[in-house]
Amino acid sequence: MPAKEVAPRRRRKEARPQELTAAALALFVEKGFSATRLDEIAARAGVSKGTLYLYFDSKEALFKAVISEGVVPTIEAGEAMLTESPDDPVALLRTFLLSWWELIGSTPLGGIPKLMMSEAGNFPELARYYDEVVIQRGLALLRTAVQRGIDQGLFRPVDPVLTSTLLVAPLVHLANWKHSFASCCGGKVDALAYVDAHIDLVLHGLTARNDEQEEQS
Amino acid sequence: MPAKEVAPRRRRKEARPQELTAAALALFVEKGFSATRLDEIAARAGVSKGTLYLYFDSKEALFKAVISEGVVPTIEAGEAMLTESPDDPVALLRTFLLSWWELIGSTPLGGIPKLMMSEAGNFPELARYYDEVVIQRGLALLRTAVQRGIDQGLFRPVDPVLTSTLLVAPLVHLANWKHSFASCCGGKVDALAYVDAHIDLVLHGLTARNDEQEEQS
DNA sequence: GTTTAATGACTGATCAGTCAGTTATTAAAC
DNA sequence: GTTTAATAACTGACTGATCAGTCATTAAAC
Repeated sequence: MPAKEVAPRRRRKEARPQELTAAALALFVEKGFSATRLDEIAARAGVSKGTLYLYFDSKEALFKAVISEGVVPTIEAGEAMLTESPDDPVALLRTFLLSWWELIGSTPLGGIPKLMMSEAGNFPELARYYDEVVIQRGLALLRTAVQRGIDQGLFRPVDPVLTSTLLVAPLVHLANWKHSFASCCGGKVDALAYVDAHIDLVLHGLTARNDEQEEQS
Repeated sequence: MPAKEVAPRRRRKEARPQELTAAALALFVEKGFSATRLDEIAARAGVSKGTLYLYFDSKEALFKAVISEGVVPTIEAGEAMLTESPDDPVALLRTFLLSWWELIGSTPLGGIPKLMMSEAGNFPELARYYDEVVIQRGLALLRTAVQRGIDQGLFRPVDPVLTSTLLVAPLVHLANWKHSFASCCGGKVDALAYVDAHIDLVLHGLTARNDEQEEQS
């Protein structure tokens, strides 16, 4: 037997939690919470299962850490977008949707919607937290942009609440696809072309036209 | 102890499989495949676990039956829509989207997209089948409607492939929501208002306007 | 030499899958 | 119409495998 390559034990207290949650996120998204083995997560993070328990009390605690850790960057990204964004509602919507894809959808974070949706029934408390902190907050951003467009007479008087959901739905759908059917089915989807087509379609759908009757103004 | 209500054993060979798959669908959607216990499925169908094994070889076989059984009505509904549908692309799109929600989204079948998406990674072969038989076929229907609208000059020259996905995405998103966050979060969503708002938005987004430049024609 | 991060063999609980036995149902016998 | 026999749908206690969680031991770091 040639040189037994025994992985040298390394002590890296600081880096472990992040590496473990990253490994857990990938596997939870791919296989689901229940079907993912802790040994597998540990192996992917390059440690043993015992080490995992130095940093997380239980499988469920690890899951919660995966979500809450993944969620903080999401919020911060959203806030950043809002403050430094243009007044023009059209440009604002464009920015929101494109940034969402760039910062979330196309990164490992893009698996969180699928994961959270799959497990909402098993972790209702966590789902409520996620809804409040991520979903409702994100929808509020979009609602603001839509409302602004309506107020300025640029957009038709649509329902901003329903519309904000309609605006994210295709992006979430694409992220979900990427983490489910994409690995086994059909031809490749050009994500950017898809996002562009979506933006194009909804902006045309929202924009008020002069050849249509207006309400009061 | 008052009258011990012992459920009387009944022999109903014909009805069992359907009852078992219905119970399994509900539980798989709610809790996921892996987290659902066979005892639980059997109990919900009013039989014992042993009976389940009279009709299905394994948990996985039951899962496959749930999907393929749920998928056949879907196809048939889609075919029915196509044959008896109007030529007018606008009405055709309306019909497709509304019928999808009515016949699938708002019924127990509406849980299948969530389930299939969650488990695609664990059952790639089944996912491929589902993709071919349901997804691609459904998208083809929508693509036809969009293409027809473009050919007639009613719709802008959008990409029919990308657009067909954009048209279902919000409906699937709503069905997913209904089977995940809806049970624990936020206010009620008026599904019909949402579907109407979607149809309104995309039809405005698709419709060619005279105040826009046209390409060749 | 001391501290503590890291290990992996172990254990107790859970659960898919089995099977010997039970009972509803139908049919034949009288 | 009642008893008996034959059939097969149904049951639930059992088992073997799996896996979350533990802990006595090892070795990296200083």
